[in-house]
Amino acid sequence: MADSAKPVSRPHRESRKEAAVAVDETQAVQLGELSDLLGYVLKRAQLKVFEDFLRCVAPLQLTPAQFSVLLLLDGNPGRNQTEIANTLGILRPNFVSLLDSLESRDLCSRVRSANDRRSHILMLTDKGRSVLARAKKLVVTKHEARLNELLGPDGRETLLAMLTKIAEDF
Amino acid sequence: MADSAKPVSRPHRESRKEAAVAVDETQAVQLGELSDLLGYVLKRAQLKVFEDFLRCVAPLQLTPAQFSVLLLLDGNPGRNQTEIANTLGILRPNFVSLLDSLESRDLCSRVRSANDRRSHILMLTDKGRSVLARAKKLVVTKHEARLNELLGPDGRETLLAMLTKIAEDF
DNA sequence: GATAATTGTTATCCACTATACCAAACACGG
DNA sequence: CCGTGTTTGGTATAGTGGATAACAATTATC
Repeated sequence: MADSAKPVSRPHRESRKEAAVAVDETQAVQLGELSDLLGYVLKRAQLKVFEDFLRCVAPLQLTPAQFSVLLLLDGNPGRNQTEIANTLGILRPNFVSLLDSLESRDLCSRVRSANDRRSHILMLTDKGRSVLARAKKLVVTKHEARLNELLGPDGRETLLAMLTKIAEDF
Repeated sequence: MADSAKPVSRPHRESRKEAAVAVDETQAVQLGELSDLLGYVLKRAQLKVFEDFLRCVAPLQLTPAQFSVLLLLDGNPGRNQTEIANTLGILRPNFVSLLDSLESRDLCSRVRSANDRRSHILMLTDKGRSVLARAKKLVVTKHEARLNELLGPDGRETLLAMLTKIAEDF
């Protein structure tokens, strides 16, 4: 464990008779060892990044999940719902409404496969391709650019590599 | 990604229907630009880390959120619900049931403040301190140790620093 | 041809998040 | 004091994301 020299002196010694053990409420609550917990900082960072993504891509009304679907459809034509959903770690039942939403906005379409009439081949519509292109531009020029500014190009690359390692090998 | 040629190979046994745009289903779906999207990898990594945290701390039946509350109470005696909840980014209404759960397991207790009879001072019980100590040991020896093994001590420190920067300054 | 497996889908449940609102208690200016 | 406004914990509620069971249609398998 990282030996953090925190100003934690006496953990707990309260008197039986509550003698006005007033805590300085103007003082911020100390995160303590929490700031060394990778999972905690990881989640906090993830929330911030998603928040910024939503802001940057707000003009196109796309969530991170929707954007990732469009991106995947663009790069993998001819795949069905199960394949796309599995790739994104989305369960098939939950993928249905996501697709309904995209299809109702004419961003993608389900086409019954000729080979296997059970499955729906997913494809981007022209509008979907256009929206995806605009979204990509927003993500690159606003969202990722801001991250680059904060971490530096090499820092961002390092971070991406370590996170990928965790996501894949952990 | 300039691969417009179809890697058609190894025809399936059921190749009666000649599909014009047959996709090789044995081939994995390509993540493409998604693997360069920091937010995507960030969330994937976060899910993995939380998953492992749950596994490691399963004997004590503590979620990351519950653990963070116990840790915060230990380091910040005399604080009330609002202060703790705000620090963790939990909305007060949602913090109630979380505390109910911890209190019902006798891990912490709410004590009406003498100064301000509206607020509840939160404190760890002896059992809460004991469980927290055991949880910390599990987290350090199992969870964080595994991350250390994957990233190296310096890699973990670098990652933590970058994530903290995102969480704070982004 | 009977049986099993797969695909998309519905329904449902659970966890987490977010907002509106309330009573009790406090703060503060008259 | 008093009245007004704010804070605190709490309830109710709605929305979202994730998980499982089940089902009809279709395909695979033997």
